[in-house]
Amino acid sequence: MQKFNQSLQAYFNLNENDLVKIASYFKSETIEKDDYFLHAGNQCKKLSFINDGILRIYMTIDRKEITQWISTSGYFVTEISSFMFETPARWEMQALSKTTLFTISKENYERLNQEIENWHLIEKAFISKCFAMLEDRVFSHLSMTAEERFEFFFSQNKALFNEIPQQYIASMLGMSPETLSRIRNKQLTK
Amino acid sequence: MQKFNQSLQAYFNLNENDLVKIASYFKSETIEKDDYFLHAGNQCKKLSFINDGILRIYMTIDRKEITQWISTSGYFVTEISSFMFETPARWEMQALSKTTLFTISKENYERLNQEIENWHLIEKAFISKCFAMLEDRVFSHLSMTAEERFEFFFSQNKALFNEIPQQYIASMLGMSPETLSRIRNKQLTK
DNA sequence: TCCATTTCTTGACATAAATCAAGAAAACAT
DNA sequence: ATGTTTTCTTGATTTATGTCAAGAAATGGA
Repeated sequence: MQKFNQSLQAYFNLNENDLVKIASYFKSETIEKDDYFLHAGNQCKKLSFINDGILRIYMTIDRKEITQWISTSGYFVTEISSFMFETPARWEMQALSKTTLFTISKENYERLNQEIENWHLIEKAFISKCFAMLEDRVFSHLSMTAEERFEFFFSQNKALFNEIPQQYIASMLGMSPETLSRIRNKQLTK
Repeated sequence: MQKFNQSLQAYFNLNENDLVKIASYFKSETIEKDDYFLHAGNQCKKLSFINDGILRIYMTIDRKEITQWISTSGYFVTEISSFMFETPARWEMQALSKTTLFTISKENYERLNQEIENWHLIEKAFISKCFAMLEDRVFSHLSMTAEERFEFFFSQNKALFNEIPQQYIASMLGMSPETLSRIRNKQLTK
């Protein structure tokens, strides 16, 4: 819970009162390895902070799984569209390891708007940050080679490479597992 | 202004009162061909609806211009991060043709929050839609070939191909102008 | 600990797409 | 209209990356 509070604070720059109130709505929850946080088609009714563990967000298309994102400890996870508009989720979200979360239900989330002054600002900041992150990702595909995308991601997420199958990282970066393997090998011998 | 009102309505599902109030804050504005809506480094202080014309959003990196997006009549344009958080803009936004806009200043935009009930919901919907659009774009780079990205974009934006240099579309889709030219040629003879 | 399963690596080869260059076509300015 | 500039097309070639396949390594379960 310590880590969660600190992250809430760091993300949203809250005062003590608000921090406590917000945190009180988040309930601890565990997902076993290979179990699902969310299935495509269902409505995403929760927003969670990953306390420990790893979730993979993916979609299956033509029998191929496309990994859209891998979310790790210290980050929030939800499917924004589904959570905000109560539409069916488009992504599968599966735990790659036993994962502990702090989760707020959609119901309680709605209450924050009444209870926290300027909650809408916090909410806006959250979504906008997610937007900016995706903007960078699009840009990386327009302006970088597979190798450059690898380098950048690796520099920011070294630990991840020992924790999950590399094929998922490859997919997320838009390259085949073989290409990632070769690039990685090349980097090591540099 | 007709088109603008209809689009506002369609985007945000407003009642007559709110619609009129919101629309009243948007002022007509014109940008000549090749002039800039926004320069990187400056703060983006406006949110605009494109009534007519075309804007190109791009960044120059290693002497190469990467076109991130091309925004056309009927859509809104701003740099979300810069507009929301008053940070320096990262993108250049230039008119590819004489462009007429309806623009709301950041200042007036802030007023909407007091004046329109549930404005925060409208705002959230707006940003979330932008987010979902980018999510699709990332996905297109993970799961589609250049040819498939072309086909999809072309099917949705046929007119654009006669209105602006194709090199910009190519960049936006993450391919060289030559590749786009070849794909296009191939499609025509199919 | 051992076996089964999954994942990773590597080589050979195929393919998509980039680059370079030159001429054609189109757009623009005078 | 004419010349100038920009953009587009096309061919030749190179490069990056994908695919397939097989063995090696790692992982996970009994």
